[in-house]
Amino acid sequence: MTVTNILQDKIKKYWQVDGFVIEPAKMQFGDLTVNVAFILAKQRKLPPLQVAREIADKLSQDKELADIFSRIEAVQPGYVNFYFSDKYLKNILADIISGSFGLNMGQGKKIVIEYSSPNTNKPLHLGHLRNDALGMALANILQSLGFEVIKTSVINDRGIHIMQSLLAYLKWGEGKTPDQVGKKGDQFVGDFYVRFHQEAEKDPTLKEEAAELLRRWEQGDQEIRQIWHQLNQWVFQGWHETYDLYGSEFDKWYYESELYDKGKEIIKQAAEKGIVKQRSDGAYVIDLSELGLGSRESGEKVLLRADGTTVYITQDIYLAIKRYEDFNFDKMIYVVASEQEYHFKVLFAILDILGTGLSDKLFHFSYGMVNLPEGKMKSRQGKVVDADELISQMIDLAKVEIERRSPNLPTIEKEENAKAIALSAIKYWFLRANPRSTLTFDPKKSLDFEGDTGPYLLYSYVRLRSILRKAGWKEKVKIEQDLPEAERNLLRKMARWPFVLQHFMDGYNINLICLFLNELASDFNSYYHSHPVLQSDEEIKKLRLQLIAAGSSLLKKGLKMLNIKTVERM
RNA sequence: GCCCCCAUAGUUCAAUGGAUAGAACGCGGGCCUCCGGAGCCCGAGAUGUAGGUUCGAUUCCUACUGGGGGCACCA
Repeated sequence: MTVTNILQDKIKKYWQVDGFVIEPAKMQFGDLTVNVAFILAKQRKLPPLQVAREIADKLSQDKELADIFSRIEAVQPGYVNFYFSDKYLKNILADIISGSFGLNMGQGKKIVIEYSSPNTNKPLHLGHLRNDALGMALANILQSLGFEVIKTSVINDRGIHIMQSLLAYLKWGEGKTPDQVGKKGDQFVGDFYVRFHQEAEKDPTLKEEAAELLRRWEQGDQEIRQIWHQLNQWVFQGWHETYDLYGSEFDKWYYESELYDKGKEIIKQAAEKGIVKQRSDGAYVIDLSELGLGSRESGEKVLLRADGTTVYITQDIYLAIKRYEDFNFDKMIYVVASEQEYHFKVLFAILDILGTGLSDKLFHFSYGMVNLPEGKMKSRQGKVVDADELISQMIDLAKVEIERRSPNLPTIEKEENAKAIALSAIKYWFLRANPRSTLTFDPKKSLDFEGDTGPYLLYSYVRLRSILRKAGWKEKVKIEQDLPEAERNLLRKMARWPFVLQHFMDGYNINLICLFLNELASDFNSYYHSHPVLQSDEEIKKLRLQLIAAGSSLLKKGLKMLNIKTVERM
């Protein structure tokens, strides 16, 4: 039973009211605040402040609440504010240190996430880094809330663009392998994709040749399938290196080459029920005109072409149903860029009309594009920020800083730290932003090691750990003494953690977790700047060390949720 | 033409219909005989425009302006 639940029940019981919100207050107004007086005031036609006073008085007399709150007061214009008691704060201190302080709301519930979902004709780019940062953070956060999380990815390994890189390899690859030319497999294949488009500008017949290859691939032509398979293996290998470095993990891969033909039965069965109709030319279509989602002319969406082949959405309909059979999930989150919002609207609507009952369980986690200062990325022209290149540039930058700031670290630790610092910068930069907004990525300016950044959080953690190390701190002890103001305020801040997680769940607001962690780090940085720990008297030192331990524990836990690795020294 | 998203300091980003709109970078000024200066402290600086709903609007609604995305028998 969380504090919110207890409070909610009391208020509902005493005043038979609903629709009020309990939320963290600004620090100067207490720890929690409730707006119930505004609601009751309207019903009773009384001034809100008068009602708030009545509520505060009544709740102040409640014995159970007296343990949790030291003060409950009504203030203008009609809020009821709650201040946590020292007893409550000291209680949660032990939980924070042991890592058990948080929110457990997902038990017995299963969430499937789809993210990353790359194309096998090219390496991962900047967009994937945003996608993967969001996908992995969602997965880790939900997992820590008690959900069972399954991470999936759908690999786009077929289609005309795949055949284009394959054709370029046949023509100009000279039968070489990535190892022979010393390239990562995905980079190797990606270069042929760029080459195809360069050559196709000069020679338009290449497009027809690629189309012919696709026909042969679909007919199961052995030779083509074999080369295609080889190219895919190289690409997968390259990706895995990047994924390992970036920290992306997957439980299950789906391959479009195994799915693209599926879903025909579903459509035909729907046609028998009259939900889908067959046009005079033989194509199967669904009428979406009432929802305004169909094509511009007919208001219909094609699900099977006249020749009986499937379209992209047919595969997605099939996959949604298949994945539900595979996992029986409570929720399925698609982490896919905002350019596909329309697609998912249509997909969910169709699943609804088909009567699958799935649409309520499906959620499109949409995020904005990542642009360059000079405009949009264009992979055909090779005008992308390559993920590998960006990561390695960031690691080099981090190395320079490490050499400058801490030249005496062992070499191995320098290497590891450079990785951790660089990756924290990239991930945090994506995660702290509103996912919906388009980000402009300026390689020179956007990623910084100072201020509200990943490295700042790592640094803050390192300093907390350093104090504990020097103090020889080992374990949590019970705090008997009263809390001085500065210490109480730190605990009050940490006490907000479950509400941050609660608020995260409102709309998977990852950036709120970033915001909280930054505030937490910042609070600690100012705190020990003015409150020496190691030099203080035994009693107060004991308390301060407990707080430092709690802060480092919470910071580490939060960073882990964001899929950001901490280091012990830097 | 139609639909969706975004618009907050010079810049990159916060803010749950409420209380004094928060940070960071940059700018100006301080702080290393004191647990780590990737830090701390102080200062200047913002809700695109016009209406509406509300006791109260950055937040909701309408129009406009500017930016992004989409409207395939492509994926």
